[in-house]
This record gives sequence, structure tokens and C-alpha cells, in this order.
Amino acid sequence: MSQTVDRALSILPLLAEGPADLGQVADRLGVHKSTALRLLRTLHEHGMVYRQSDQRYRLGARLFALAQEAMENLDVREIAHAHLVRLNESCGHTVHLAVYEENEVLYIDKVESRYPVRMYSRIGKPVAITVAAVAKLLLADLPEHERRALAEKLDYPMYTARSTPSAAAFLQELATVREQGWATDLGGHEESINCVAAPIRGADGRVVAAMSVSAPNVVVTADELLTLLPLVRRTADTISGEYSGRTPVKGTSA
Amino acid sequence: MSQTVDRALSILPLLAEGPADLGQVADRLGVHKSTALRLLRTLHEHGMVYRQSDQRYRLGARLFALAQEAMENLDVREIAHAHLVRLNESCGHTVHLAVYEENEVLYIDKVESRYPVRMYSRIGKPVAITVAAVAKLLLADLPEHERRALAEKLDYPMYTARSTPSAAAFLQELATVREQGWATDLGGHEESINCVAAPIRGADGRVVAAMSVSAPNVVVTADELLTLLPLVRRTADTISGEYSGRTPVKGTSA
DNA sequence: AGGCGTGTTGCGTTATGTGCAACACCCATT
DNA sequence: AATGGGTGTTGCACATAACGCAACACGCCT
Repeated sequence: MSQTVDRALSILPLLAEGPADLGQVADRLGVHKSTALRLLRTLHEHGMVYRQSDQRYRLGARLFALAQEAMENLDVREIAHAHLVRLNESCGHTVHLAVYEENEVLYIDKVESRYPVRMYSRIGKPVAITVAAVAKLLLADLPEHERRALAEKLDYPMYTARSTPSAAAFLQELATVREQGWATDLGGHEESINCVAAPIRGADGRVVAAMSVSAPNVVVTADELLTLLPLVRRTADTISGEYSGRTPVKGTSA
Repeated sequence: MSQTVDRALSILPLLAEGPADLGQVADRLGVHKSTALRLLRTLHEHGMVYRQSDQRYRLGARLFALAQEAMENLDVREIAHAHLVRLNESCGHTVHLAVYEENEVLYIDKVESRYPVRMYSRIGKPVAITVAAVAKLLLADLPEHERRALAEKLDYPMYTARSTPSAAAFLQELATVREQGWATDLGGHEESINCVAAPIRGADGRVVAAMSVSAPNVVVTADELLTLLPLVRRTADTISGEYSGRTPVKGTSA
């Protein structure tokens, strides 16, 4: 829509791959060096881009700060956090909170396992959408057509033998999940890791977030993990209640 | 420099404060609604901005992903992490890793205290630059003129009675820190919290990051915390060694 | 010294972004 | 139902503001 902004923003993912100098940026954008320079300068002024000592450009600090601030303003997160911590204290495993946004599912909070073996995941990181338990819950609640369209568009990487293999299988799984009101991922992302998840709903019943408990086989078996399901669901319901009870909108004045 | 990009980027911090609708954005930018709309659309296409169900705009998922990716590409962080965890395991307190960038100091990694009382801080959040122990180390290593210029430009908020009160006092403190090769913050940010910190250096001796151990008075006294100094310094030195041995690129100046 | 590879600047051209005004829409209110 | 104020959206004529160029400045290597 806006060519200049479009180009400027295209620089960011490019720099996310690693530092680059002016020439490289200009080339990959397909513009003149002088143009790239002006764009980079503007990005720099806003702190989105940083110039390291060797003159190459990196993503800048403001980016972190922005992501940070945005995250803290998510009200589901704020409400849920204390409950996630409590759940972690009572079961000891890693607890995640995730939301759906624009064809992606991403973690917005995480409480680390107390066991030495930890899962790799990071707040802000997009989730393996076709297999994660939280993703299933979030997608299962999408309107029919949107869900179907998305399912067709996705890739179905076989992380393990138990990964969801196809759109058809995925839609089937989503139907089950929607009906039962909870979801699992039993070794579908990493062979030895299992998760159980439950949905958090807003006042209108729509799923606004999902939470999960994850643990590796070496700590508890899948069956043992499933015994936590009632606790997870109860926690999710508590959060739902608190979330929908509260004033849904925040202050609009500035 | 580039007006359009400048305006577009100005939208982001604005949205970081909370969701806003088209009119609000246009007003605060001082542009016509149609202009704001085009900018927002471009931001949207790049996933930097998300349109929630009530039509208001929020910061988008790509922003998190970018911040995430950028963070993971910081090689100091990658190298340091395991050591930070180990230090945390041996002393139990909160461990931070911070870098300096463009007049700001920010945390890029954190390992939580094992004690129930935890500090408030977050990865990506800018640090209280005039009092934090890690900030002192990072600023102490700046070239003379830059350090002086920055010190003059800063505010010196009195978080507590022990906060650094003025540029002069700050520069004095930085001189001490530079000489001794480590730093503390004894209740300068929050009355009851103390920190000890040590620098991480690149191959050329320049300080590239700083790490600290923090604990509240209720857990250990300042004196007890100081007994950890040798351990902290040793850890920092180990990281320095690994960092400068490894990366063949970077820091070829001087 | 020379030459190459950077990043940087000023400038004329025109594509590009702009504000306007009219339109479409939703929802409260009467 | 009809009205009216509040949104977000579109098309267009105009001139601003972004573009590429070509020349320059600087550091680095031979």
C-alpha cells in the first residue's frame, strides 16, 4: 500500500537473520543504496535498528521494548499469570499460555518446570501450529470457514511419527477437541514430550487463550500427565471467570 | 528523514500503550484519517499491527517474533546462558545479563531466583541506567567523551536515598568501577535489593556485556552477597574467554 | 601512490503519499 | 422506521516527498 513503509518494514525480517551492511540491504530490497540508507536512518532514529561498531546494521533495542510493553498490556496474560504460577507450584511442570493471532499461535507466557529437564520454547515464539495442544484449542474455536481455509493453507511437517499428517486429519482432530473441550499433544512435536491443555474463554464463550502443562516422558508418563487434566481445566476455568467478570475494555482516554 | 516511514513507526509506541482506533491514531499523529489508514494497512500487512475484533489496532505478532529472533542471534547471550544457569544453581539468586546500546542498557537474559521473593524485571526492559550495577560496568567502558556526554544528558531520579544523585557523582562512581573491574548496586534502585556485577569482555578487552547477581535483604545481607563476588567474576571471565575465543568476526576496531 | 570497496551528499524528476470530500456502514435514539 | 452521529473506507487532483543518479569522501589493501 505505502511503498516507502513497505520497503522499510521489509528490512526488519531481513536483519533478523543476522547483521547486514548497507549494500546487502539495498540489494535484497532491490533499491538504490541511497534509498536504503534513508530508510535505515529512519529506522535507526526510531531505535528499531542499531548500528554496530563494524558499521553493519542489527535489529535495535526499541524493538524489544515494544514487544515487551505490548506483551504486558495483554490483559489475559496479566490475569492468568498468578494462576499459572500456582499451577506450576502444585505440579512442578512447565506451564504455557498462548493466543491465536492472524494465522499464528504464539506463547505469551511461560512458567518454567522445576525439574532439571526443560522444554525449549520461548515467549513470543510462534508455536508448531499443527501439533501443539494449545494450538488445537485455539483453532478449534475459529469460525468454520476460517478454520477450514487455514487448515488447507498450513504445512504439516512430520516432527515425529505422531505429528498430524494432513489437513483432513487436523480438522478431524479439531472437531474432537472442540467437542471435548480440552486437548493433548502426545509426542507430536518432540518424541518424548507430552502436553495437556485447556481453553480460556471470554464472556461470550469464545476461546481467547489456551494454557497447557508439558512434561517429558522421563519425568512422568503420558498417563500420569493426563491425571492433571482436571486441575488444568479447573485453573483455566478460574481464569476464564476472572477474565469475563472484569470490565472487558480498558481506559480509552490518553 | 523519511516522513512516511517516520510516521508509520511513530504509530508503534503509541499502540504499545494500548489499543487505539483509527481516529485516535490519526489525531495523535497529526495526519488525516485516510493517511493513518494507509499507514496502518501497511503495518498490518507486515504483521506489525493486529486488528482486534472491535476494530481497534494492537501491536502484532510479527513484532514479538522479530524481537525474539533478534535476541537469539545475539551471540553473547547464547554463550553466556549456560553459565548463568549454573551460577543460579550454585547460589540460588536472580542472575541477569545486560548489554549497552545507544544510550540504553537492557537486560537480554535472566535466570529467576529460586527463592520465593523475586525481583521485578523483564528481558527487553531498559534498565535504571544511573544505578544498576550492570549499567555502571557498561558505561564505565565507553570512550571518555561519549561517557561524559551521556552522563550529562541523563536524569538522576532518586529511587531511594542511595541512588546516584548527579552526573558528577555518577562519573565518579564510573571511574571507581572501571578501576576495580566490578560494580555493585546497594539499595540504589529498590531499598531492599542489592546486586553485584562483573563485566564480560570481547577479544579486544572492550566490555560487551555485564552480568549480575541480585538478592533482596530479606534473603541475604549486602555483606553476604558480596562474598559471591569472586564467583561472579570467575563466571564472567569464563564467558569472556569463551566469547573471545569463539567468534572470529566482530570487534576488530582499536 | 594508486585503486577498490565502502558509506555519504545534493540535486532534478516524477512517482508517491497526501488531504479532501463524498460515501458506506453500524448503532443508538426518537 | 427514520434520523443522526459515530465510525471506517474510497477516488481523485495536487504537490510534496521519496527516488535514482552521479559525484564525492573515506578507509583499507596492494
